[in-house]
Amino acid sequence: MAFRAFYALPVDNFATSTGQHTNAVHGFISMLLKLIAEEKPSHIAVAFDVGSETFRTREYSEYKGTRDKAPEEFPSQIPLIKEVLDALRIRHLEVPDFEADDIVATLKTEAEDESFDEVLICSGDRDTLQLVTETTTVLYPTKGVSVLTRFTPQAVEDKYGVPPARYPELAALVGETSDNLPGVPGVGPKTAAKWIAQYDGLTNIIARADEIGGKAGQSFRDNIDNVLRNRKLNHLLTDMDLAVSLPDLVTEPVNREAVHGVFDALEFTTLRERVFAMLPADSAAPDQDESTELSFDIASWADDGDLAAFLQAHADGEDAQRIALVLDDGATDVERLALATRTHALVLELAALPAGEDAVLAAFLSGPAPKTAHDAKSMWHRLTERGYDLKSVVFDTDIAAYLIHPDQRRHTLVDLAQRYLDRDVASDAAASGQLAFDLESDATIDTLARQALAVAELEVQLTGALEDRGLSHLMTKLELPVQRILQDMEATGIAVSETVFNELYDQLDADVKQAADDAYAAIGQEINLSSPKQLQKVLFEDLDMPKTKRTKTGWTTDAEALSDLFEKTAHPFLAALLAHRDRIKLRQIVETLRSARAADGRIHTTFQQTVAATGRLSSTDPNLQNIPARSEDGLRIREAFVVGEGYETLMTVDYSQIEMRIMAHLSQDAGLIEAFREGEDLHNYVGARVFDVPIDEVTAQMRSRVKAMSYGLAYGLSSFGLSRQLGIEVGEAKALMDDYFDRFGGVRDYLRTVVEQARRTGYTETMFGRRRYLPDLTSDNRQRRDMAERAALNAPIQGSAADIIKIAMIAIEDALEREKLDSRMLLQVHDELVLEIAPGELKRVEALVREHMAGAAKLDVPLDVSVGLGPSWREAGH
DNA sequence: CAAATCACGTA
DNA sequence: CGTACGTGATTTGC
Repeated sequence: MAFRAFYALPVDNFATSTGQHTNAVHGFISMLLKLIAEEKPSHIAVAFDVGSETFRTREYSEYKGTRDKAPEEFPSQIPLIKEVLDALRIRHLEVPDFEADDIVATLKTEAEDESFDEVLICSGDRDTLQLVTETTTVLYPTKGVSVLTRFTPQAVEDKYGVPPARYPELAALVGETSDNLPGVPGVGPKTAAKWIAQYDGLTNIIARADEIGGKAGQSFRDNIDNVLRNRKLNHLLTDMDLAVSLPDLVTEPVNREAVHGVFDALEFTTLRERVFAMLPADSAAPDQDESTELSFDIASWADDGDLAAFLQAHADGEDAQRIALVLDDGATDVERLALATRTHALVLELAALPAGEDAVLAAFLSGPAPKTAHDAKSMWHRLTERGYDLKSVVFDTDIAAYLIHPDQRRHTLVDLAQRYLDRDVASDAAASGQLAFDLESDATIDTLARQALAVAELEVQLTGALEDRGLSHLMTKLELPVQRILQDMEATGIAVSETVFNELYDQLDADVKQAADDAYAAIGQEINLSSPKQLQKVLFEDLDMPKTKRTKTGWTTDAEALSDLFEKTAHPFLAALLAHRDRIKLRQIVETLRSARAADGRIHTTFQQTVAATGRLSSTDPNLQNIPARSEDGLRIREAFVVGEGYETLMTVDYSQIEMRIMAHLSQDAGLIEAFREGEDLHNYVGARVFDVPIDEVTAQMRSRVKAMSYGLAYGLSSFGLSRQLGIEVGEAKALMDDYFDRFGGVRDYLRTVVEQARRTGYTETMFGRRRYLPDLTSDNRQRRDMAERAALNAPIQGSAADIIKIAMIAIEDALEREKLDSRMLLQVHDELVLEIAPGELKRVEALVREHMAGAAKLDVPLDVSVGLGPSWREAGH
């Protein structure tokens, strides 16, 4: 049926944005849903073939031998169909060495033995017609997969002239070209049916073969072997030993979350709607009608005592519940806070809160009562502005959704409510009349209440989803504690020197103008040097320079290509352009940072905790994780980040080569582990092994080559990429890789295993169980697949490093608190922390930071930590 | 006016 | 034809 669906729908019209073809999936599932809607089965199963070898091919090696290989767009769709079936909670069966038809025949037989009223078989294989009885009907696709013909005993007889049980005899005589089973030449369905009727079956036909006259009779006698073989092969097994029995096949509610997941990946929208329209789902959210029955208390915020009463009813005593919190979007100047359990909501207008209520609220927010929020870090910041402190957040729906689907960069509350609760809590839902009831009060209040109710309910759903994936620990022990730390880091910020920024800016600004003038002079015209389009015209049309690497819209003008062109042409425009690029970039960075300086003289970045697919943090507004660190001028920018007033010094502490150490640990490669244990310079050590020379004879070139190699490995570098990076021939790069893997075979084996396992399970895992799903690993688009493979190589390594530094941050924060130190963390830059050290605390902080960084994870190699000190980030850096 | 493209900074 | 990010200027497309 899947194959039929493949040919019924145009393959080019069904593909995801990543290039995965989905026409067979769509056609198959569409057909299946229609079937379920019309037939309403009590039990259901789908059977698949496994591979091409079965007991039949061993019996007769040419069986199905003339079949063309399936088109390349087809095979990758089969696992996708199975994923959808899993989400729909429909069992699918496959047994090595047997065909799907045998499974179908066995189940049908069991069902009839159990006196089921009716059995329906949907199959595109005519061999199943032998299974038709008074209770069993075959639905055979006639036009694509949209029209199914019902083969009852009468219908079989009408069409083929034999009763269903005799159909295989007819097929044996006629043969089946698609299975490469020749029958009797000259005998078609009409003759075969006539003989079967006349002699009462194949056995008798064979016994009385001599009596059959004419050409056809002779042909039959010459081909009896074919017929016997055909009959043997087209007999379906009805007594297979299946792992499941009929009670396992009872129809079940669909797994709502899984359906969303798989249909998101497949980019199916109409089918998703059809599924939810027709099938019951497990986590059925109260629908709109039921919502009206919720005890939906919306307090009049002017009344004193409502909050206290609400908290007493829901947050106190033995059956205290989690309180979900939602703050309005801040678009207007009113700030409203909604509190909710799964059934009760209360909305407060903060500015209008009576003093008594305000005190109750403040005590509740900062008190021990457990709370749930969506993006609690933002909420904390906003509540802090209003003078409240938010504590005891024990669940965050944003973080939970991120742990479950780290690749989805967006998981807003509205998205989550739609996906997990099938509920629209968008702020315009009320206005657009989608809500079932309309309170007299403001629609915003209604929306906030609904959102808070949704958060409360999402916690239950997401807690289950986290548990299913073994992610609960990461939530409670890692991400939530890290969230609180980031909150403080963001609030603290890092001090910057306005003077340094101003001086830098003026210098760079002059440089920019000079470089621009030089560039204009070199080409005799003024163009926009920041416009790749205009640059292309000048370089490749006016100056007719050799073409560089292609981009989507033309030829690249990136720094590497421009340097290349400069070597070839020595044109002064290129030098001026490169200088201009460099200066303008730095000037822009300085300007961004200068304007990000807050009234307290510090820059307060925002750390994104739910964005990077590997588990890393990212930094925005401004990004303090990409401050220049290499060039001299870049480093001057770091001079502007300084120790704040009242503090003694900045401290940076970083892990050296943490990703390579994780690679050593995960791969268990003996050579690599030894390299780190020896404490030798890693790249010299590896170079000595790869080039087979004593360690003190490793040249600078050897060292830089193995260094590029080592790092490239963790990212899935190809020999092509390596050759380009090192400026050597592909063959030489290939040889280098081979030598490397000869010496460090454990690394090669590990990398292979990682990809293989990810392809099997659908996800990679860090040392601490953080997952990343990579559905593209089975894509039939090579570019997509290769990209997913490289991501699979990198994710466990980059992700484990991210986990480790998060663990270290928690331990450091704990220690600072425990020892009542005033020193504090300011920034995290993936493998580095920046701290501000309070007077007199240097020694103790350095000791505890070293201890907790190095001790964050127990690897089979040491975690090396280095510490730097200084009045600015530049001097504290390494 | 928003999205896409290009370029480039970090680990 | 290594991974993971964020920002800004220009261009494209509606």
